[in-house]
Amino acid sequence: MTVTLADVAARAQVSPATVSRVLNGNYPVAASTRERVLKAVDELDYVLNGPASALAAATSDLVGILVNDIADPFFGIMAGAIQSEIGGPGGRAGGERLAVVCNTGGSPERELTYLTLLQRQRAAAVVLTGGAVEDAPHKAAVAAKLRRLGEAGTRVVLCGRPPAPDTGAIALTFDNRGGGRELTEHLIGLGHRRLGYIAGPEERTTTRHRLEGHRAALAAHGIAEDPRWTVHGRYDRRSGYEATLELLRRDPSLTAVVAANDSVALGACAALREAGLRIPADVSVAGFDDLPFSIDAVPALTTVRLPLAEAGARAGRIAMGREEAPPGGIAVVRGELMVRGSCGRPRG
Amino acid sequence: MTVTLADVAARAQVSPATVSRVLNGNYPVAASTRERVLKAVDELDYVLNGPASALAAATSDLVGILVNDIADPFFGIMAGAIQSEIGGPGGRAGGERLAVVCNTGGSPERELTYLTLLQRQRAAAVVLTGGAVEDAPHKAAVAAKLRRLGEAGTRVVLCGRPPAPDTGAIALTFDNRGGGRELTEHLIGLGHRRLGYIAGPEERTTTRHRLEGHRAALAAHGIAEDPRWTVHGRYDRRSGYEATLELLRRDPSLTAVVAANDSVALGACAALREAGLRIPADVSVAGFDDLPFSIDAVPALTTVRLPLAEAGARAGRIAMGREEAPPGGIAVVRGELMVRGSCGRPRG
DNA sequence: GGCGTGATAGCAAGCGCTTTCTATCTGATA
DNA sequence: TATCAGATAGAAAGCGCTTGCTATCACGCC
Repeated sequence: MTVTLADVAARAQVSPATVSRVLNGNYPVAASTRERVLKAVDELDYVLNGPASALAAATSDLVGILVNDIADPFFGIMAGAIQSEIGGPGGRAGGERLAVVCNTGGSPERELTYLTLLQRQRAAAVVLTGGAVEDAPHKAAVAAKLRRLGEAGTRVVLCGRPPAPDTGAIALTFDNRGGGRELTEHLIGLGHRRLGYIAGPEERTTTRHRLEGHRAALAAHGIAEDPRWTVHGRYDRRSGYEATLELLRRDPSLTAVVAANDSVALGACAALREAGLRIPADVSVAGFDDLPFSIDAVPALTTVRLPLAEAGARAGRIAMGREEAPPGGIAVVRGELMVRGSCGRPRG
Repeated sequence: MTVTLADVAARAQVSPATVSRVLNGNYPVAASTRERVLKAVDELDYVLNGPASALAAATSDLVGILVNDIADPFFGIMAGAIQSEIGGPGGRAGGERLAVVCNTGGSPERELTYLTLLQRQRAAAVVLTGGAVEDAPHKAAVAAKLRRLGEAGTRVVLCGRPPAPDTGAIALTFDNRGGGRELTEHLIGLGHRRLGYIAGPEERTTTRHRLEGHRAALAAHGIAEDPRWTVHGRYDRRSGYEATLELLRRDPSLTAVVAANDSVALGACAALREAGLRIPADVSVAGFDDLPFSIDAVPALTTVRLPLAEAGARAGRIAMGREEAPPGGIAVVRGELMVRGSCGRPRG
């Protein structure tokens, strides 16, 4: 069968305890002994039994990263940054940790199940990324779960998600509201007064905050809102395409379209182009996030850059206890308006 | 402390064995007893101890997915598809499994370390995605690892990676060579004779195969190759941008640029545009993969579509033992040429 | 010269669960 | 009514590792 600690011990002529100590390096072992053990490990090609080790030591080297959509670079970039700081193999962290990313697909149930699974594995830390679902019961369930995880010694960090009060979780929150406001103010500054808005899925914090920012900007400039100007959709290109068609149908006189994120904005561009409208001469388009491809749109997308990699890295360090938590356990990460070619003065 | 099986047993007035059986559902338990147990579980908010369970049962519900770059949608899409089939929470699979994706960053050492970590966790299955590094010692080391994993009962599936002979691993390989050839033949068919090629990193199977396909097409049409026409880079946009500048410097008379993938192609478009060249009037550009954003490039990218989601889903099912392995343990997944606006007849 | 001391190594008791084997009980059969 | 099969439940032996405590040994000191 598989090689066990005892086999190694026998081969090295020491006790299992000694082998364990050599492997963990947390107890003095004579150099000569250590060498003998290491040699035996090597010869037998021994690999520690993770579950057994975790059981005995009551700790695990698993770190979970929850994302809404792993195929979306928004999450991929954050997850990559988090993982690189978690150490994982090759990271600068001493203890090797298995950083694993779990794809919830945006489903509350999956999120909860993954949390349970991670709790079951006695994960060392958990990082939840991206917006949360706002359904009250679900919110409460997640909060309860996070609290339990924290109590069990799992470090919980939220990255790009609003704080979860009374759970002990550290939060690095994106200023979606501020970013949304700044973006729309930019458009208003250019002279736009009839702005369509393609929002993300309802009942999501990110969706709501960006939309609130947009509306705050409108209100601040005395622009009355027309309910026809807002359409909800998913966070993908296709949704942007369809929503734009819908907006155009509802009010062909719109001079700008603000999208929930860059992918949606790309879809919007495609729809506008097909409708024979020029960007930005006829209609301006704005995105959000500044994902890598946004600069390659033609014209390049005006958007709000979110420092995804930086925030992820920081979240990773906090999860590893290598960086202090922000005061109050909450930090707001601001976006930066990237003015590019897709927005211009309105026609006429 | 934390609630254990024994606590639940005490509360439900049954033996620990019975609780275990209720939880695993693999042994008859009277309905009334089961209910009592479930009630106790609920009341105590009990969560199984994963490591202990894995140790005792000598199995784990962990499935590892290795990717080269989690921030790249190429991998994100595959990983998402794999994960959705693995079941994870909400999947159609019965037993809940924790599908975890591990980001190797393309580093051979990390790949190896992650494999060891997964071996340590006694993973139920491992899926390796994307191209492999061709360095001989590393290749051998990975092969040895895969063999051991297989011997230990871990199912090993390669998705979008060449077969690993004598390891027992199932391989779903992308026909990068064929795709590369088809793409270049399309360009040749349009009349191009001076084609620049932006290859991926050296020593990678994907890079080599795509390049080989390209060269095969040239050779088949009697086009002599100029070494100046090939530049190596990374698989990202920036690399495409820089490589294109380099190509232009080396030979301004090129009429087409074939890129290692879509991101690189986007970078190439940006560089060409900045150089005042029109696409495709002055220079045609082709990508590879057909990632979602490719259709939004202007003009839309001519590229080779790889069925990433389908392949990933299949790999996931095979890893779960829910689909039979292809005959011989190897299946070739073909790409499909997507002809769009970025390629046209050469000028003049 | 007996002994405190520091440095190593081993013993053995779990960690919390699974599972084999055995015990018990019920109802049906002869 | 004695017996037996079938259905449940429990006892207990690990799974492979970690770690508190004890044992040993070599010195050097009073």
